Amino acid sequence: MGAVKTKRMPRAVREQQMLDAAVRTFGNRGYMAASMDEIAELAGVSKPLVYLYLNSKEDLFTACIRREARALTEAVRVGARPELPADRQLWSGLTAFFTHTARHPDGWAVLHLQARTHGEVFAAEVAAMRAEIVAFVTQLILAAAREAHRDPDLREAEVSGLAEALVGAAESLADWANATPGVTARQAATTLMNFAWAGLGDLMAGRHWTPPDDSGDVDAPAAQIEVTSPAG
Amino acid sequence: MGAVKTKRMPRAVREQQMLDAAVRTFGNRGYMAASMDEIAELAGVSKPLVYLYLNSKEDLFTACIRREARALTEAVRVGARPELPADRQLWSGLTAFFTHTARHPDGWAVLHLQARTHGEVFAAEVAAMRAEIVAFVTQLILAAAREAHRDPDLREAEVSGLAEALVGAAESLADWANATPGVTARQAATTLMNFAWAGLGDLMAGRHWTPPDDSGDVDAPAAQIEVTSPAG
Amino acid sequence: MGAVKTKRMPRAVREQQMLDAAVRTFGNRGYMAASMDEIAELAGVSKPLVYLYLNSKEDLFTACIRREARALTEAVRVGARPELPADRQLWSGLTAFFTHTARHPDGWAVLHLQARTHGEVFAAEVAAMRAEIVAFVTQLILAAAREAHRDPDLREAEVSGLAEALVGAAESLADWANATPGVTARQAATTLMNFAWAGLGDLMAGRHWTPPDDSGDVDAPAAQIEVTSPAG
Amino acid sequence: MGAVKTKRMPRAVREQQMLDAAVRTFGNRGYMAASMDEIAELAGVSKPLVYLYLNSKEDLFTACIRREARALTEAVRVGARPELPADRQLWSGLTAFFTHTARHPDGWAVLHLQARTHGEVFAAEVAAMRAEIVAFVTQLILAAAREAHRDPDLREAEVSGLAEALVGAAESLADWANATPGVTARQAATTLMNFAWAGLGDLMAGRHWTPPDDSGDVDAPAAQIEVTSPAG
DNA sequence: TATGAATGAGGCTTCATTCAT
DNA sequence: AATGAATGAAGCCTCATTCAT
Repeated sequence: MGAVKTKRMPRAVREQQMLDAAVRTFGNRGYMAASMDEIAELAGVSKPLVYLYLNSKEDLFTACIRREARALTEAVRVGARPELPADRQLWSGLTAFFTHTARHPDGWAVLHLQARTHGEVFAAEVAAMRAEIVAFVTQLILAAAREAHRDPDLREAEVSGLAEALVGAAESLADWANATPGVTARQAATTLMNFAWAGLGDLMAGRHWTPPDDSGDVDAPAAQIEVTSPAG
Repeated sequence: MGAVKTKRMPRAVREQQMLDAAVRTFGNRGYMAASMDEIAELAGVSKPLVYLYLNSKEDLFTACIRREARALTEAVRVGARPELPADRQLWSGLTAFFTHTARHPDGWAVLHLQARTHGEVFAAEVAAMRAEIVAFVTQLILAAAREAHRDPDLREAEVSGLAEALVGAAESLADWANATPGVTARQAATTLMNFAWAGLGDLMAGRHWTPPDDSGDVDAPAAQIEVTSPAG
Repeated sequence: MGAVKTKRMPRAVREQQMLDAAVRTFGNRGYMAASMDEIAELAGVSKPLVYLYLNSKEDLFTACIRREARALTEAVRVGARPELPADRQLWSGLTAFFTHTARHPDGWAVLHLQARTHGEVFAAEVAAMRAEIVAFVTQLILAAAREAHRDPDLREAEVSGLAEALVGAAESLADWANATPGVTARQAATTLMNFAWAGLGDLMAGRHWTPPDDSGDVDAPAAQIEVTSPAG
Repeated sequence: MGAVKTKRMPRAVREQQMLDAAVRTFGNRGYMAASMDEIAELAGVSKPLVYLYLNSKEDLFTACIRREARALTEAVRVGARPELPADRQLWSGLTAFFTHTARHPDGWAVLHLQARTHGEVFAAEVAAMRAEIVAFVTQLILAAAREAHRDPDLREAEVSGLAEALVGAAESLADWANATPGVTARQAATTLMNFAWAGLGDLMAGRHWTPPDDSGDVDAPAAQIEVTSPAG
């Protein structure tokens, strides 16, 4: 059970193995229900070694949060290619986000569920990451407005409220996409872009947002929502 | 500390006291960190009595989830007055939602954080409630479309995707509103309606949604959502 | 092994059983080497009950120290019958002291060895007891001097230095008496009284001993106690 | 922190560094609370090397005890210059004793507190040292008596009882002097010499003290030391 | 209806000690 | 001569749960 027992690894490698095991265990069982015993076994290592390298359950959990938070923000930042127009950046950033959360469900569970549920210290850790993402999204929205030669006076406070809502919706959709078989990251991103860009009001007015076509992209091709042809 | 020690109460009353204590404790400490000892003390009752009435920690937690879920859905359903037009219903339903979550932070923590974080059994319990709400919102959106004489062929699947997003955003905003001092339920509802109805696209087109003034409502006075007619 | 397993005792009784077991275990094994498991078993009780009543190993140890300290001071105070002349009081107090330490070797080990060796907190606890005893002895010495119509100006500071030395010697002799088979409490008390009353000087009739002046010596010069000229 | 990390030292030197670190750690933390990790780090050496040289924690502790015991007895023996008269020898021996314990508080803690508190094996080790010192003091007392042309028949058993008391008092005073700022070794030695030489009896001129006869008393009858008849 | 007394089980953490180089 | 990597064993503590009244 767990990793193959390879002896005498350099510390850095072992630490990553331990974090892997910890993220999986914390993600599945939850922070409190996860036992250090289980984590150590899954890492193919004795418990004292885990303590030697990671100090305590709290520290281990914090290390998990930090690693996963960095991985997620990195994925989003890389996904949002800065050479694209802002709306496309947003869309591809969202796609990267949903792709990452789908590929790392345990990491996502650690960040979105566990870290928020077990104490202010951990919650603060993810709050920092979230703030970073919200700021990033805010910049994208402002850039989009600029590109559209629109509303140069948009107050940042206003926009960051919208960014909050957008990020919040994205988080919820990530859970939903993970829980709903057959929903791809692109579909989730498209749904959210439609929701965010056009709004329900537009939907009823017949205007839709069109996802870009996906040449050479990493994920599945099909868009989720049938997009009617844009109004002329 | 805890409830005043009144002896010999009828069972139904005692049970509610216990559930009150349990919700508070589960909400504050989390499911696992909450101890039956603390709950019993807070309820002003001995531990064996808790077991006599509620059977086990799991059953107690399930009872909490059920009670809080019912209270929340009830609040939303009552808030959304069926005699109003659909968009107004949605707005007032959201307001009721944010009002309830603000007034019952522990109950909301139980439903939104704890129940989703500690095992499939509990998660299923809230999932059922959520599905109910999503269905309700879906109906409201469809009704709104109907009232606007729009898109009679909107497929329910499509709309329920949007409903998902809307509910997801609402959940996130509830946390945000609870954590941000000075944000009222009405403000939260308005923010979300703006986001949902007008979308970011509208924002950049310069169109804004204005909250209606408020005649005879239970909460703050302002009326609901002014939906501007879609631009031709 | 351990106490006979009698079920369902009132708390006060169980607590004493636990303290008995704890004093024995701490006295024999030492504070750190004593395991809560062993104490619980010796008390005929499960470990959680020990924690329920005594809170922690530290608290349990503190409770032991307090109980044994009280018992010892009480024994001494009762032993020194106040109606006797002061020297007799001192002698009978010492006898009571040696009797008690001989009869409660574990309690004595807890006070004299363990409590002083495992942290300031515990040490302070016995220091308080010791101070009380030193004060008591100081009073006895002063009373003896008064009864002998001697040196009414004896400064208390001076005398309490002697009391310190006397108590220190008594403590050491208690260990010695316990370790040397065939030495009774009365013998130990007599030895000490002889030493204290007559001194070695009498033994060799050299009367007062004068410290040499300190030419080229390493330490500070002043002698501490001003030695009064020998009685005529 | 700890010793400067110098590589490749000859074994003898490394061993002393380890013992230095061990004595400090054992003295401060106590035998059980001291960890081999801490000792190794303080010695500026890896743990396996400590085991290579000193074998085990027990052996290491024993080595500490032996080194410190030898150092202490050596200091006393050197301090008591044999060319002086016996009383002077005693005084300077005591001074050397108090000087040494004041300069090596950790070593003294190891000998006086730790070694006596953690098992018969270690206790025996210091008991040997103590016996040696008691014998030495006994000889000094006998010599003093001889020099005073007194009591040539003093039985050694009697005197060694007094030596016991004297040494016990010295041990206690060493702790007291270390704990009381401003008390020098010479002062401590003088206090003890005064106490021993003049006694309390002189203080009140009551000369010899006679134990009461023991009618109906709880303890064993025999007094230990034959008390010579009081001077007229 | 209600509770004081009691425990089996399990989790976090630390330590003395060794292996392989 | 010296060490980075690793672990078996054990200790403190807490908890959900029950018994006997």
